[in-house]
Amino acid sequence: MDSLGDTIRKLREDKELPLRTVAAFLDIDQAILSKIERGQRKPTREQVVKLAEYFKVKENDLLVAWLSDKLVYEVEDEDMALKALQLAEEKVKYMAKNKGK
Amino acid sequence: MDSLGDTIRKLREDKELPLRTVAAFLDIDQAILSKIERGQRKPTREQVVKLAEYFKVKENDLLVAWLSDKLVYEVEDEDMALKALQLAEEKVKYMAKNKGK
DNA sequence: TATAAATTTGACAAATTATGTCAAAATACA
DNA sequence: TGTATTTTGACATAATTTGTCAAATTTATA
Repeated sequence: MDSLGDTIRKLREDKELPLRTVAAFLDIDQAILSKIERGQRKPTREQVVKLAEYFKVKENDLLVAWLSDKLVYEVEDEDMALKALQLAEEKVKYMAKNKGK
Repeated sequence: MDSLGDTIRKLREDKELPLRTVAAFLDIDQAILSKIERGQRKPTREQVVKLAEYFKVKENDLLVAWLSDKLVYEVEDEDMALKALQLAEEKVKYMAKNKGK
């Protein structure tokens, strides 16, 4: 089960690119990209979009991984994590069904 | 499908208490409690715990509602909301299974 | 080994978001 | 009406996020 950071690192290493290069494209210091890849920092939505473009992967796949990482971060060290996620799921489904109302 | 705000408002109105009173117990301005009840502000974890104590309801029930509200807030206006929630769920389950490793 | 490239670390700064106060406006109702 | 309650919005403060920078560490290779 890869985190988004793992995925990004693999994409970068497959192309044998240094942090410096990809970080320059994202317009951030390489230190941040290093931390992102190792899960010490969360990328912004914009950075994820840019990464998808850069590595030519589906934007949505990366965004789903990014969002789910944020959710996990939000519930971690809460023992009711699962219940909260499931309830949130119900709420989202409910809202989708009654969208706009 | 009640939000946490709805629940709190009902609890307060059942006891016919003004915002002022409950807000004083929480040690915040009544304006904030008003916004919390109507979903314009998110309460802090500590406030939720205090509310559970104040209204004599299960702390965990309120916390699950609070956490799930935060999750919904996090994914709202993302069309991959459901997918992200489901993936997050898998990750949490995976982490629980391999906890500590 | 040595030295150059790449990565990681941690202290700090800047920007953003969260949380709160306050007073005035709006609403409910005796 | 007048009084209590609630809501609104401008603003201040606190906390968190996002970033830079330089030094330390690790990795690769001449």
